[in-house]
Amino acid sequence: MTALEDDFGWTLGVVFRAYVKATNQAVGDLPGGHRGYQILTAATRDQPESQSALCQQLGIDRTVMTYLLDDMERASLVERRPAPTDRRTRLVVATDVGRSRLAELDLRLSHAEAHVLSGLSAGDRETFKGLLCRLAGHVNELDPVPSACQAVQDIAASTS
Amino acid sequence: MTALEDDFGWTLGVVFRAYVKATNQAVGDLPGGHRGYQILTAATRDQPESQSALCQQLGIDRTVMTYLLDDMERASLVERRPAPTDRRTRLVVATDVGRSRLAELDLRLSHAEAHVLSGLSAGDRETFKGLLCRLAGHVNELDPVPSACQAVQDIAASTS
DNA sequence: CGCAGATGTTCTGCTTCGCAGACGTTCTGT
DNA sequence: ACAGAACGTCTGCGAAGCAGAACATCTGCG
Repeated sequence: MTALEDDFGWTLGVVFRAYVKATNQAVGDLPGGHRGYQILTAATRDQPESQSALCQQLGIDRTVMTYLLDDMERASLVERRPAPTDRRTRLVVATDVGRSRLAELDLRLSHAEAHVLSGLSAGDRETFKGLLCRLAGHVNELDPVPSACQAVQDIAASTS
Repeated sequence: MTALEDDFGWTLGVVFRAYVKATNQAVGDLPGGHRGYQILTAATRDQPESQSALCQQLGIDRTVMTYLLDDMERASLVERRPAPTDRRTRLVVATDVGRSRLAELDLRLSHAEAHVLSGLSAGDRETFKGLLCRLAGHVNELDPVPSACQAVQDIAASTS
C-alpha cells in the first residue's frame, strides 16, 4: 500500500473512480449517469456543433452516443434536430425540461464534487482545479483528434 | 467548448483518459494493459495480502482480477501461491521475469506520465501530484470498503 | 452538370469489463 | 462439531469500446 501511494496513475484512478461513483449516485436516475450530466451540460451551454464533436469532447464512442441520446431524447431532456447548414449532422439541444433538470443537478453535483475534494483545504481545492483545467486544456490540444494525419503517423511509426 | 472547460468532472475525465491511453500504449503487449502494470507494481513492492485486497486497491472487480492474473501467470510475470496463514487466500508475488519487466516498464511509464503532464511547469507538476496524492489518500479512507457495516449504514440511510 | 470520394449517423458483431449470484474450499466463533 | 463468514472461481447479464458496413448527405474535380 506504500508504493502505489506515489504512483501517478494509481492516484489519478482512485480520484477518478471516486468522482464517477459520487456523481452517478448524485444524478439518480438520469439516463446515462454521470455522462448524461455532461451531455446535458454541453447541450445547454456549449451548443455542440455535431454529435461526433460531442463524442470527442466527452470521450464517448459514437455508437454509444447514439443510444445515450436515444435514452435522453426519450426522457425529453434533449432533442436531435438536423443542422440547417449540413443535413447529415444532428444538433443536440437541451429542452426546457433538460435545462431545468440541469439547474437542479448542478447543485447536487457541486456537493458530489465537494465530497471528493473534501480532503483538501479550500485554497488547495482551487489550486488543484486550476491545475487540472490547464492540464485538460493542454492535453486536449495535444491530442486533438485521432485524425487522418495522426493515423498516418501512427502507422509510419509502427512499421518503422 | 467553454462551459465544460471549467467542469471538474470533465477535466478529470480528460486527464484520466489521456493517462490511460498513453500508458496502455507505453506498456505494449503487457497482459492487462495499464492495469497489468499496476498489478505488477503492487505484487513487487506492496506484497498484497490477498487477491481481493489487490482488487480493492486497484478498483478492479474480483471476477476480472481472476482472468487478469491468469493472463499474467501465463506470461510468467506473477505467481499465485497459497498464503501460509490462510489457505483460502492466494498471495500474488512477482517472478524474477516480472520484476525485471517492471524495471523496464517504469522508465517507459515515466515518459508517459511526463507526456500527460507536459502542460505544466516542473513546479506545478509536483504541486499537482502532491495534491493528487493527498486526495487519493483521503478518498481511500473515506470509502475504505463497501463492507458490511457500510452496507448496513447505506440501507439505513436509504430507508430513512 | 455528374460523379467519385469524404463525412455524419446508425446498425451489427466482437470483445472487455463491472456487477450479481452461486458454488466449493477454508477459516472462525460458539 | 457445526453454523456462518470469507476467499477465489465460474456463469450470466448488461454497459460500453472498437471495427466495419450501410445509408444519407456534402464537397471537389473534371
